Amino acid sequence: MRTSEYLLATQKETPAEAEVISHQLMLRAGLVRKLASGLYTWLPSGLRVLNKVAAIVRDEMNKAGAIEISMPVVQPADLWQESGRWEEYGPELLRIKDRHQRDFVLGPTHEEVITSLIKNEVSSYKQLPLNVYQVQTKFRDEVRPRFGVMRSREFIMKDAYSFHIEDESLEQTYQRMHQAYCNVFERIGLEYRPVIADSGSIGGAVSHEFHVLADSGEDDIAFSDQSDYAANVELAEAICTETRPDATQALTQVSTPGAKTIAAVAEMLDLDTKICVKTLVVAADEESGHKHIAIVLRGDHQLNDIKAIKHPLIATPFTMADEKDVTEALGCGFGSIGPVGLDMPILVDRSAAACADFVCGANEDDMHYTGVNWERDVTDFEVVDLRDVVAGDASPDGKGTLQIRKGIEVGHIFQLGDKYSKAMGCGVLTESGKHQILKMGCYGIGVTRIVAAAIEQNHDKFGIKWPMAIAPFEVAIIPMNMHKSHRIMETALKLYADFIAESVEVLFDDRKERPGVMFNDMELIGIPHSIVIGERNLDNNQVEYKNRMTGEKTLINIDEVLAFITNQ
RNA sequence: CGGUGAGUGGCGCAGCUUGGUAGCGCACUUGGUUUGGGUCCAAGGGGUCGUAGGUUCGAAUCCUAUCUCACCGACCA
Repeated sequence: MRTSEYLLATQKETPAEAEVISHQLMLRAGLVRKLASGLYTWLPSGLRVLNKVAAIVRDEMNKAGAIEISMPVVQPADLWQESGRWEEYGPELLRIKDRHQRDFVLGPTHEEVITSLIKNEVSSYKQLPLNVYQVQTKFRDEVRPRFGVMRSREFIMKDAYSFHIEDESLEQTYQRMHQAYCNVFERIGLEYRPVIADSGSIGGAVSHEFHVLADSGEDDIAFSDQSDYAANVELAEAICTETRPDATQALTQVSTPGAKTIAAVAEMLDLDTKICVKTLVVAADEESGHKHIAIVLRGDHQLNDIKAIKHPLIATPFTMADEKDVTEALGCGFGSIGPVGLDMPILVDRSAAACADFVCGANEDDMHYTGVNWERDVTDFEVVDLRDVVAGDASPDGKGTLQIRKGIEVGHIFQLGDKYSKAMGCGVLTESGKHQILKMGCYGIGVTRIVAAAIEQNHDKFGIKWPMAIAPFEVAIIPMNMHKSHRIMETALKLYADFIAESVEVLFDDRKERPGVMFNDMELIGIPHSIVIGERNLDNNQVEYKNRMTGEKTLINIDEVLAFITNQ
């Protein structure tokens, strides 16, 4: 490709709306343009990257035994009513009507369509298991599209669906997909982690998310420094390895005027927040017969409401108690609550339960207790895992300690069970002639999001540094003053022809631009290899090679350039 | 959905308080100059100021409505 015949579309200035680096660079490097909120046009360079990602995904899917199909973006509402998601899904589901006033949706995902298809096409156990996939445009009417294609409304996703009679078969396919996903991210060359994910409302289901590690990620990932353990912080179990020391202090009430936060109490008493304990009051589940439930956490820890909701005493959705109610019931404000003598069920986090001689509110404004001890001063309580893990916690699998990094979710695999097949009556006849509802798995990869994630992980102040596997071009030819020098033009044209002959994807910058402009554009776009042709080096029959990823520069004999690049 | 802010050539912005029918930088066109890191000089083209209505002799500027976009918010004793 010659730049003079190409839509390079690079920009010097960053549009004001771009917040994260990948969004800025995608705009500046001419990869995408915004059409409307959450809707993007893919320009030539961007599309090249996108197609490469998709090609790798397809290849790994095919290798893992999945078969490609393609389903419509527009789907009839009936299917969604059948599965129950017409009501469940909420405003993210874009609903439209056709000219006959029939309801349709723009597919945010394709479980309904595929289940309906398999129901009609597959009738015998002999045809199973089956794993089909597509690379398709999805539409989710996001509340708040942001970060460019990272969270857009229209996006491209690879989604696969598998169908099974036996759980073991589902488990097998699930493992195969897990491996295929690892292969995909390995091949693209991204630092990633498969992460244990929320099984959600569908009970007992197994689920993993695949995260690309990047500081701009929207999720916190906890992972062990010594094992494969990795989990979303929302899910990661907080285990407490400390045992509670014996009580050494007497329960003492102290005055703490105006100290309403743990930080203030700790400072006033000149203590570590670790031995201060905070007590939160939350709404109780209606059937518990209580109004409020107390949750006790160590001062330096944060409540994890996803874990809290799982406790039968706690109301769903999770709600903090109203301060007025609490003040009425306990006679003190939020800042002075403590478990001592508290008349409500008390749930204590494991780490808080390991504290001895600790500080807590005295259930009286401006008063706290010091030297508090479990069993002795508070007898009725339950110990539960209620907090977010923090860096340095012991890994739940017993190996190593946890670290926390930000991650971008780029894949999600799921053992669905029979939620859709049951609702839609998708089953086959078994060997014994009985009709049986199928088990399903579903497996998604955000193809467009991978492009953004790859940039988040690979960039510098000059621009993008594409991993070779998904670079829009492999090599750039940058001739200095070609339009004034015959031998430079000849060399450039010869090299260009050679690369094309060898099927090397080459971008030949034949614009009548100053060298700096060309250098900057090629670096911004992030082409892995550059060949700079200039008079000086040509005198020695050499050109300069530059590696975008490493910054390394070397002189190469012209005759060896082709071999040098193809050997990379 | 709530809060905040913004809509002025393709992009980034100024002008608005103190109404007098638009300006700067980048980009673009032409000529010259320069040529290993976004040259310099000159001459140009392009916007009616998100939209609708109102006030006024006169509105980008004041008022009302509306649309769009961005950022923040679901973090706590």
